[in-house]
Amino acid sequence: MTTVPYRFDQTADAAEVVARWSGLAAGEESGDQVSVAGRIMLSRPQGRLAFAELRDSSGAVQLFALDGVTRDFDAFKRLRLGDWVGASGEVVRTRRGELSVKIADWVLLAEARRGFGDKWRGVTDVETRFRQREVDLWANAESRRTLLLRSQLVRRMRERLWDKGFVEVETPILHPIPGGAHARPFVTHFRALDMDVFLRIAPELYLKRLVVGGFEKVFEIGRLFRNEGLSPRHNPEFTTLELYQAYADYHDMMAIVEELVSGLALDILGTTSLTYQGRPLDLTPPWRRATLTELVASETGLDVSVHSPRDTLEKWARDAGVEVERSWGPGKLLLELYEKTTEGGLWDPVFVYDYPKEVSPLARVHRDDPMLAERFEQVVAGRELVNAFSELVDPDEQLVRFEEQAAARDAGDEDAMVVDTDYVRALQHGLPPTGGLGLGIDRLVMLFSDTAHIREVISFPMMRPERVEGATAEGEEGAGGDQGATPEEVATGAVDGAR
RNA sequence: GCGCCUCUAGCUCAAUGGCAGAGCAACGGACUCUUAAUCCGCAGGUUCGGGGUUCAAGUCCCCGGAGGCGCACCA
Repeated sequence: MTTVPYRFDQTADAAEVVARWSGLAAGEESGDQVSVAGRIMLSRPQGRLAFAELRDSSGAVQLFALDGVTRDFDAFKRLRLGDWVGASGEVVRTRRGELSVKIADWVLLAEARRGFGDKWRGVTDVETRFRQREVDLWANAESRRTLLLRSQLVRRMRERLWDKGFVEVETPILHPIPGGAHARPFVTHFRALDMDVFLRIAPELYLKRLVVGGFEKVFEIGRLFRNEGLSPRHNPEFTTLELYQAYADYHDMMAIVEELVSGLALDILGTTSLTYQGRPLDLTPPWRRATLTELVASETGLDVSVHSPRDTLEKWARDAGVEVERSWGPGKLLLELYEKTTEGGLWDPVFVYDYPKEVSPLARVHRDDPMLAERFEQVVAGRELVNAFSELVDPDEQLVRFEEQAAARDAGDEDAMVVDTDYVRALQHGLPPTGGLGLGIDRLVMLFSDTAHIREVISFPMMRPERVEGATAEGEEGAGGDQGATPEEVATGAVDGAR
C-alpha cells in the first residue's frame, strides 16, 4: 500500500507558470519557487536528468529533475504515465528553451495502476471512451474541450437570463402524471404513498403553474427523461432550458431565442459564423422565419395546407413515404409530411411557425386560423432545437384538448397526454397571456462543439450495461478483459502495482 | 426492432486458409538539456464466446455476445 498525503499545497497551476514566466530566457533560472500538481503524461528519463510533462486542468508544464537536486531522484524516474504528483521547485527555462519546474521536492499523490492508452493516439475505442469516460477525458483533449464548452455555455445562458430579469426555479422531477410533451415516460414506484410516479418528460405544466402563482419570468435548466430509443441525437436523459414569460407571445419567444443563441455563440465561440460537420452554418440574426405550410409547399411543390382535404393530405403523405395511421387528422398528416420532406433539409437557422392545432395540445389557437396553433419550432442543421408557443391559457379549452389527447391514447397512441386536472384547476385561477419555449441544451452544445453524436456532449451517456461475466456459481471470470471488469479485476488492477 | 460493418497484446494496429506480429505502454539496463527523447534487452495472447468445415481456422460457415453506422422510433 502506498501512503499518499491527505492534501497538497499548490501555489500555481500549469497555465499560470507558463504565463507568468514566459519572459524567461533559455538557460535562465528565475529564483522563484512554485508548487504544482497534476498527472505525469510523458516521461523522458535521461540518466542523471529526467524530464516529465505534468498536466493539470489548466494545461501542462515540464518538470525537470536532477540527481542531487531532486529528492528521491531514482523514484521520480520510475514514475509511470498517469501518476499524480505534487512537485515544488524553481521555475527555470532549460537550455533547449522549455519552461520547467526544476524539482527539489515532490510527492506521489496517486498512482495510476491502469494505463491511459496510446500516448500519441489516445483512446479511440468507443466502448472505452464512454464506459470509462475518465480515461477518455485524460487521453483525449477534444473530449475535455467539449465538456468544458458545455459548462461555459450553461453558465453564460444562466447569466444572460438572469440579466433579463428571469428567475431560475426548480420543479418536480417525480410526476404523478406525465405531462407537457408527447413522449413515453419512465415509471417508478413511490413506496410511502404506494403509487407509481413518472420521471418528468417536460417541466412545462409546473412552470406555467408558477406563472399563475405570480412568477412572470421564469426558467428552469434541468434533466428530462424519455423512455425512447438511443440515437446520435437522443439520450434517454437530456437537458433543456424551459422558459416562460407572461404578457408575451410566440413572436417574443422567437426574439428571445435568436438573441440568446446568437449571443451565446459570440460569448463562447466569438463568432456567429460556425462550421458544423464541415458545412458553414450562419447564426447571425435575423434568422429566417417561415410558416410550416409554406416550407412544405415550396419543398414539395404541392398546394398544401392544413385545410387541404384529409384524403388528399393522406395521399401526399403516403407518396412521401409516411406510414399513415387511420386516426390521424389533417394536422398530423401535414406535420408528418413536413418531417418527412422538409425538416432535415433545413440547415441555417429557421423559425418554422404556425403548426397544426391538432398536434399542439398545449399551444394557443392561432389568432387568424382556428386550425392552427401559435407554435414554432426553431430548426438548425436539420434538427429541432427549440419548441415554443403562445401558451394555451383557457382552462375549458385545455380540458377539451386533454380529452382529445386521452381519446387518442385510448385509440392506441401511447405517447398521447393524460388529462391533468390539477393543471386545469391551475388555469382556472388565471394564466395571463404567456409565451414559453423549450430548448435542447445538448443539441446546442453539439452545434457549438461541432460534434455529431449527443453522447459526446454528455459526461456519462447511457450505454447498454456491461455483460456480467461468469455468472455461474463460482463466479469465475469470463473473457471480458478490461470491458467486463469483475470485482477481482477491479481490485487488483490491470497492472500490478508493485513498485 | 431491421440492414450493413467491426471485434487480434494494456493502447493503436498488422498477419494470400499454413509457425499470431509491429509501434507505443509496462518491466530490466545505458544516457547531464529532453520535447511522441534515443539506444540495448525482456516480457506480454482463450485472436469476443461456443460449435462446425478442413491435414491445417485470427482468416471460411452457423449460433450467441459486445460495439459502430444507417433506417425505424423520437409529433
